[in-house]
Amino acid sequence: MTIDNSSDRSGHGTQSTDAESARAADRSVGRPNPSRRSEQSRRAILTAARELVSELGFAKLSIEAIAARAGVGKQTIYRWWGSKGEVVFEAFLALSDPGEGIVLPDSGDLETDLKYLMRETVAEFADPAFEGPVRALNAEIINDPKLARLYHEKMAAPVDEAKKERLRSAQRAGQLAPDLDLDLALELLYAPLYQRWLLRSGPLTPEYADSLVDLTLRGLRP
Amino acid sequence: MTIDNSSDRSGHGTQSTDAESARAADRSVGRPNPSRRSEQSRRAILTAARELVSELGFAKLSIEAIAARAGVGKQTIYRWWGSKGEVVFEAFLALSDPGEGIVLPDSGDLETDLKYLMRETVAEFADPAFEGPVRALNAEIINDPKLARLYHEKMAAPVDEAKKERLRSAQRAGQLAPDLDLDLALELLYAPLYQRWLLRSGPLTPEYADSLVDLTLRGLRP
Amino acid sequence: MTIDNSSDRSGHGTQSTDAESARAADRSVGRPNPSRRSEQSRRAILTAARELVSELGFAKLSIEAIAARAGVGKQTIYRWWGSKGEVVFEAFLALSDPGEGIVLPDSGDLETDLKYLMRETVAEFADPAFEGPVRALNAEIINDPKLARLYHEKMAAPVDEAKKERLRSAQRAGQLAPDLDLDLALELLYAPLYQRWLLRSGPLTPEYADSLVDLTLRGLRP
Amino acid sequence: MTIDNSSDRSGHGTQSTDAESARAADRSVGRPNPSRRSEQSRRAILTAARELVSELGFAKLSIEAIAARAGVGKQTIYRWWGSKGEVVFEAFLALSDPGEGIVLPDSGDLETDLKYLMRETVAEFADPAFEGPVRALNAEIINDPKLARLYHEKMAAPVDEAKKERLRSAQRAGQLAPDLDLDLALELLYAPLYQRWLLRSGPLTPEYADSLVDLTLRGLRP
DNA sequence: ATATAAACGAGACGGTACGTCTGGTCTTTAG
DNA sequence: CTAAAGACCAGACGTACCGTCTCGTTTATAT
Repeated sequence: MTIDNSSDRSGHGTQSTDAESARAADRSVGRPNPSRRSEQSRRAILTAARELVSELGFAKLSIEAIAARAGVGKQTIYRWWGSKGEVVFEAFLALSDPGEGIVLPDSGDLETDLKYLMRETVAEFADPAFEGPVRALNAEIINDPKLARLYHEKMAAPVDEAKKERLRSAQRAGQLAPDLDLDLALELLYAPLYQRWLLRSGPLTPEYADSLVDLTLRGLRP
Repeated sequence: MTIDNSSDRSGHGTQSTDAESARAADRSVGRPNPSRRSEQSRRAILTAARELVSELGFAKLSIEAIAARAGVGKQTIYRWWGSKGEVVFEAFLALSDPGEGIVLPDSGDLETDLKYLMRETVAEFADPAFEGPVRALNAEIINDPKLARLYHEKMAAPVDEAKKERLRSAQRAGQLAPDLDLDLALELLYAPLYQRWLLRSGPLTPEYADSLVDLTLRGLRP
Repeated sequence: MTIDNSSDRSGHGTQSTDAESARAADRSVGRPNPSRRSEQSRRAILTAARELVSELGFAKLSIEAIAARAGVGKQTIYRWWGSKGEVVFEAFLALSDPGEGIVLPDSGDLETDLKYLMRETVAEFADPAFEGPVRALNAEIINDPKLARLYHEKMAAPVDEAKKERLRSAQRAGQLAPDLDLDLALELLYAPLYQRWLLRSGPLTPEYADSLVDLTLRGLRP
Repeated sequence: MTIDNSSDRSGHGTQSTDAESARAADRSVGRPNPSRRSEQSRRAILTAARELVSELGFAKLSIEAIAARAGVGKQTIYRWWGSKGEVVFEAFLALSDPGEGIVLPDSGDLETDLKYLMRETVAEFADPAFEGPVRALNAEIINDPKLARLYHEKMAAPVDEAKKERLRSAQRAGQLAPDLDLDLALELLYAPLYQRWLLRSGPLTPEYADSLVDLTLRGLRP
């Protein structure tokens, strides 16, 4: 429910204003009235959540600690969010909000661009500031289908769409089979990389990224 | 430490007998003497752990519940295992112990065999009895490098080796490039499948398995 | 601290109001705020303690059992009391609260009245319902100076004062030496009796009580 | 039972030899054979018990700690003693064993001698090395009639007998009533003192001891 | 001298309770 | 009527000991 509120806030998939949806929620009994919600507390909670998940990791993070750091009563968190996961997710979401559209480099040569992208991803995975929160989020996703859906809709989808746009451009340039399933193609490229990092199933080097692109493109070309 | 004991039990990497290693451990101070360990309690604990992780999930599983279900004092768990994770991991390990070698079907046609294997994997992922524990284990692996290493060594390695053996056979039959990196090939085949299941990033159907094999093999052939 | 609260409640030795002292305690850090205390829980705990100490005896009584019987979290006990002894003591205190003043019989003849009182005490000591808790309390007092002080202040003092009042009356009637140390006189009379019972150093009969009074009064008369 | 063994050892109240009683015990099934008992272990246990009760107090003393300190298996303690209390009591007993008879000073003047004795007792009570163990023992006696009996028989009786002997001497000298109940007289003298110390019911000074003697003797003289 | 049976040290076992900690709910007070 | 503060019920945590029960290993008769 809370996360629905947050989605209203970002305005995806609905034309209703904040004020309207607040009034709508008001009609359903037993729920707090969002129009009365303290924006200051909300921001303090999300900031505290972000900081703490970096300092302690997701597992050792407690609602109690978030409330204390944010200078907020525990009930204020429980009132608006359903779980630790939801709070942290919304905190990440606010942080990673890309503003508007993502555009990937397009040099005209797909192989060059992909190798660049994949090497960049490898570098990103090696960043310790990225490591903790993203691992935490993924661990939660594994056990929480609701969170998984949210993640794919709000965080993964925009990035994936940008990547697919680049692939479509390659299709138009005759560098990819015209009937290629782009979702599948993306998975072929990224899943091995992601899995190596997430499950630590092997070393993650720029050379590995290159091999992956080479081998995959052999299957994807017309 | 306990898990090392269990590896002694399965005889990996050492020629020493149980009796010998028991006496050796005896010399190191402050550690319980494995030779006195109750095999009955050990089994009851692992069974209880396996059952409970299925019923409750890893997060809601408590040492206290394992002890109660196993009819065992809590101290008996703390004596031999260092954490909830270790107990559950060993429980899985005992469960999935393949006895001896794993041999995969070899019809002579790689594509046929791979599609069969991948469809079987898809079916396995749909089994609710498999779902809970494996998700739990993977969630732990994400945040625990030690556990990740153990998982790859004890559980994944034997299976992967069997799969690579099948790929080697295909190489000999001229169905795969002779200089192919088999680890990479395995990742190309399995990572997309595994990721769809683990992170719920898309539907998992037999047809999907087929497409995956088709597309991948295009890149792997000589 | 709790027991200090209870003293506030009974109004001994302080003119400050409950509200005042609550606010004062509020200022000292790390301590629970007594004004928020649940009176219902407090009563349930004391009742459970009283029942259980009768059923099991003090030694076999556990905080855990009190909490369970009272339908209360263990922390609620640890928050307000420092030990099993304090809880049980306050339970006794609430029970034995004499409301107002104690008045002892005054027939005009000290010897008669004392023999009556001492025989009554002997009878009380023989009551099994009295035995258990009072032995438990005394055993604790032996090892806990704080509890000893509390006992003398809250439980013994009022009774002793009533007894001394009777002795003063006898002094006025010329039946006791006018310069007699009344505390000492009380000890002479009661300590032998109490010791026989508490340490089981001899049989406790009405005749013994009489002899005690006879012999003691020989020393106390003018 | 164990304590009976120890009484056999000291030869109180029985004519049977050690060898005889050993053989007698042998006949009864399920009991350990005292003739095989390790004197070295027994001594180590009693010494450890004595040390630990001083260091930790009786309440915090554990059988496990005694066994560890004595370098002895726990079962060896449980084999020969029935409870922590019995072990500690026997440890005290061995310590306080007066060898043979106790003789108190006899100057010819009872008042002088009593005041000296009582002042000495007051001083003894103030000794911290005496305090801990004796409080512990008394606390146990309160709740354990068997231990109480043992205490009076083995530890208190010899001392009391010596005191009564001094009182008899005073009777012969015409300083006490000839028909005086000596047990009662002792209680009159000592119970108030003991109670002040044990239950901390008042300050314990040499002057208090004097007043006690003065007042009591007024009642005991012919 | 040797067998044999008991006591021994060691310590694992099923348990109970400890005192602490956190989670999510309920209550009180202030604004 | 929201929000902060925090007490509340609940129950898991990891530890300490309980008293019982094997294990091998002395040790001390009783052959």
